[in-house]
Amino acid sequence: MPELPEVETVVRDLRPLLVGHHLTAVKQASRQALRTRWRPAWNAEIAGQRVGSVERRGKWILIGLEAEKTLVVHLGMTGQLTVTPSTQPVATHTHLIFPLDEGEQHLRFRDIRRFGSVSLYPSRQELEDYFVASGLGPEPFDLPAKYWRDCLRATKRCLKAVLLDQGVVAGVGNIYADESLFQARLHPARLACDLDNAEADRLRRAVAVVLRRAIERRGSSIRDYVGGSGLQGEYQNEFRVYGRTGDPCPRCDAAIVCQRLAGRSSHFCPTCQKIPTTKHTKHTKKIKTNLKTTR
DNA sequence: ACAGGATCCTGGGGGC
DNA sequence: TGCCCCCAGGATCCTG
Repeated sequence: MPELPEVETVVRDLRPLLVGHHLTAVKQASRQALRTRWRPAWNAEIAGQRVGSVERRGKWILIGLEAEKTLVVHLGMTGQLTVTPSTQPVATHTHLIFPLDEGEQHLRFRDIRRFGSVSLYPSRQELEDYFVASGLGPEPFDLPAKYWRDCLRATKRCLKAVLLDQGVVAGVGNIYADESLFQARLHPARLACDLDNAEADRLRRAVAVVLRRAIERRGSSIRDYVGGSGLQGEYQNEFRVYGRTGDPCPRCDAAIVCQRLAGRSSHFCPTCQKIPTTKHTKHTKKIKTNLKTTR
C-alpha cells in the first residue's frame, strides 16, 4: 500500500483542496464492501459538513469535520483519495464520492483491491480510543532514543518484522523497511534484541532519513498509487534495494538479494548488511535456513 | 511471544 | 491470443 510518505503526500495535496470546503453529500458508487462497510447513517452526518483539517497519523488519513467528527481513511494496498472535477468520468472501482460545495468538485475514494476503509468517528476521543486499542505506535520522526532501544531490546523478532509492526512505529511498510535497513547497513533478519545502542540509533535515524527523502519526492508510485491531486510519486527512481533483485548494490556492487522474511519479500545487500556472530546466532541461523530464496 | 500461513481482493506479468 | 500461476505497497486472524 501507500506507506507513510505516500499518505503524507495525499494529505498535503488534499489539505488546500478540502479545508474550508463543504462535503454536501455522499454517493456510494459501488455496492461492494470495503474492509469497513460504509454505514448509510453516516450520509446524514456528513451532509453539509465543513472540513476543518486534513491530517495524517501513521498510514491513516484524518479529515476533521465540525463538532470533532472525523472521516478516517486507510488506503490499504491500492486506495486512492483524490479531488477531481465532477465532470471527470468516474473510474472503475470508485466506491465513494463526496461532492464538494456547489458540486463542481468531487472527493473520490477508489480502491481496486478493497483492502482500504473509510469510516466516520463521532469524536476525537473515540478515534483516539481506537488507535490506543489497536496499539498504534508513535510517529517515526523524533522517536525517543530510549523508547526505540527498549522496543528492540524487548523482542526476539527480526528487524524486518519489528519495522513492519505498526505498534512499535507507525507508518513503515515493506518498501521503506527494506530501504531503511540498507541505509543503516543492518540485515533484515538480525534479531532486534541483538543490536547495540549504536546500531539501534543508526536504524532509528535511517528510518527518518529515508522517509523524509521519500516525502520530498512525493512517495513511490509502483502501480496504483497517486497523490491527492492524481500526481504520481518519484521516489521509486531512488530505490537502492527494493525491487532491485540481482542489480548491483549502489555501495559495493554485490548483487542485491531477495528473500522471504516476516511473510514479505525482503531486499538487501548480502555484503553491506551482514549478520555478525552473537549470542543469538543459533536462533538467527535457524531463521536464515528457513528463508526461501525467491526469484 | 512469535513465526508463518491463510485470508480479504483485483490486475498485471511471465511462462507455456 | 489465451490460460494458468504467481506476485503485489496492508492488516488481521489462526495455528503450531
